[in-house]
Amino acid sequence: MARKPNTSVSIADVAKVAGVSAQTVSRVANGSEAVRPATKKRVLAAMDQLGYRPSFAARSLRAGRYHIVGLAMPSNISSAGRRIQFENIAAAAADHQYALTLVQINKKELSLTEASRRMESLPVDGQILGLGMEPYDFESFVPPSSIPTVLISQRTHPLCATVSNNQMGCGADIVNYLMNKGHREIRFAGGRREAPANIGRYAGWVQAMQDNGLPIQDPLFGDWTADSGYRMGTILARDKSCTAIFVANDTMAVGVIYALREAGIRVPEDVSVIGVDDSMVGVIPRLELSSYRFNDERVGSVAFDLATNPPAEDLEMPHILVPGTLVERSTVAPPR
Amino acid sequence: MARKPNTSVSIADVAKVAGVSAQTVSRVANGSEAVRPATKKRVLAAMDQLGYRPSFAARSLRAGRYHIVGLAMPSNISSAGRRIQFENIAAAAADHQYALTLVQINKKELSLTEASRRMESLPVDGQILGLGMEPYDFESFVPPSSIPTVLISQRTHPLCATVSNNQMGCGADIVNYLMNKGHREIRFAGGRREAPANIGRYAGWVQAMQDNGLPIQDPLFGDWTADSGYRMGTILARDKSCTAIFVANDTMAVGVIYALREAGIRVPEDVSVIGVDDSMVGVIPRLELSSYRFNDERVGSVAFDLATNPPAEDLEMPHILVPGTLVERSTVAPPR
DNA sequence: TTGTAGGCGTTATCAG
DNA sequence: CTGATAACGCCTACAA
Repeated sequence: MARKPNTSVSIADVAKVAGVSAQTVSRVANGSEAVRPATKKRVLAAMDQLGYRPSFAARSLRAGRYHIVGLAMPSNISSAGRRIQFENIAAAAADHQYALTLVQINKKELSLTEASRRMESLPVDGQILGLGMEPYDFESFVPPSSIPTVLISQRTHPLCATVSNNQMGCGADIVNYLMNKGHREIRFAGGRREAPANIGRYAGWVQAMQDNGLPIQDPLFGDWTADSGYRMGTILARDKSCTAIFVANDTMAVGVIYALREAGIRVPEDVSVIGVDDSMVGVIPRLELSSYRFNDERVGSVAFDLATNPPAEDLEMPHILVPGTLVERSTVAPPR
Repeated sequence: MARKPNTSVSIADVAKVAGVSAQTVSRVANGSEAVRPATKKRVLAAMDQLGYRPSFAARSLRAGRYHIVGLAMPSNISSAGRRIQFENIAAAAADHQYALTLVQINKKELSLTEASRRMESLPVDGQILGLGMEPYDFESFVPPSSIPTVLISQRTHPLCATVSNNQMGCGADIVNYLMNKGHREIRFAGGRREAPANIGRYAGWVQAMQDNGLPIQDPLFGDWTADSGYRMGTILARDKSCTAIFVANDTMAVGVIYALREAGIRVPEDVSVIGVDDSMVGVIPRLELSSYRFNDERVGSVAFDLATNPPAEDLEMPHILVPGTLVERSTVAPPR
């Protein structure tokens, strides 16, 4: 029922009613000092009467800026890690009086180029591309010169700033933590093999185990769900030398713990378990799962800053990995 | 480091390089037929060379429309229900080639008026206000005449279209379902007392129990967490006549089940349990929780439609309650 | 097939 | 303190 596009009242309409020039209305609209109180009052009255609202389009046209950042994300925003990141980017934007425009990427074939193209037609001053699974054109992507571009990625990119949680650091931190507790036989129960988050955490585990001269047993991999954790748990339950298990997320960690307990293995008395994401708080009664919490707030604010305040073009592109923190709870203890 | 606002290349720049008029460039940019191939080629080359991107501001200024809808939500977007709704609104927008601009409302005092005011300064053709806890100015809110406004609310509003999941229907559906299984002693274990979702589900329970002449025992209330569910479960475990429990969300339902089982009460053999939200899939190993799933996709698409395609002003404001569906799993069985 | 004029709503600038 | 003018980038309407 196409109603008329914009019956919007312009500054000129207000000016006419108030009996002043358009410029004066503009001054009032922008809170200029240089308007006589009486005039100001008349203008405000006219605005009110007409229901004046400044045109975003006209203002941006003049200003050349929008005060909006764009965010591209895959359609399944609510998946564990991503939704929090999303929320924190939104918060960072709000803190700076920016709005956030979301572009959902539905296609199976995630492409930075395509996401960026969609963004180019929108009113954004900068863009943040957070396309989880590494897009196939990651290497070859050339950001538009007119929009500062930030990628949420663990990998560096020659032409774009990049930010990410430090997944490798997470893996290493967890190993070191368990080692300091006295563990040596630390197993890795991962998520989806090809997921970047999984790859990073796994790499951190391998690295730290090697650095510390600890024995590296074959890792297991699941699909991030509790059931897959349970399956891995039944296997690990038969591993008699294992004293600690590093599970790549909390959901799977719960599954692992169920399986261990069913096999008569106590947690943490017999085997320690630690997860990642700190996502189970309040979800399972009286489960005090040790975990690793990422600093998504920081990732969000860094991404926002880089998108709105890009580094000089000739400099090296920043690559920022944000560390998280270990949350000690009761599923980890020294080995028997 | 305020770089120059917009070093953006305009249609005129392209025109100069291509040796044509601005109008011709415009034609090419909009895929007009009436351009000689050779000319078109030259223009495209010039565009490419200069990195031309059409100005959103200028286009909207002319068109009087933005192809963007605004969404206001409280900052804790990730809370169970809300994030899914958010996701589905975003999806509906994407389906229609609209972008979605998010405005986060941080304040404790949620106000429709304030949310709307922030929206007025943004490039949106319509707005969806989804401020969970009923805002204090719900009754008195007057939407701006220039922006079609949709509220996500179970209540009707005199001046705005409203959409929501049918919480009361949910409550009634669950009672009827359990009753058809043969249950009469159906208890209600709710969430936060004052939460609209809780109030709706509770009201549906009361209504359906009354309509069917079933005995209404005192309801219990928690805070949506598993631990609060557990506490309610310990109380319900002592209720010998109870044969079925309607828990207002899945997280609490898990807590209830834990408590029952610890008290030696089997689920579903002794007592049936059903939750709401269908949010525990894949989270707890081998838990097959019966639940009620809302149709957030529909809520999202209806909200979007109403925001972009508002009803004529003189008509009654639409109030749409979207029903969900029961998901039968293994925590419900006929009573002993 | 291509070009010219005008205006969308705003604000910077300069004149009064 | 207030007003006139011009320009931001684009597109509709009309003219060539």
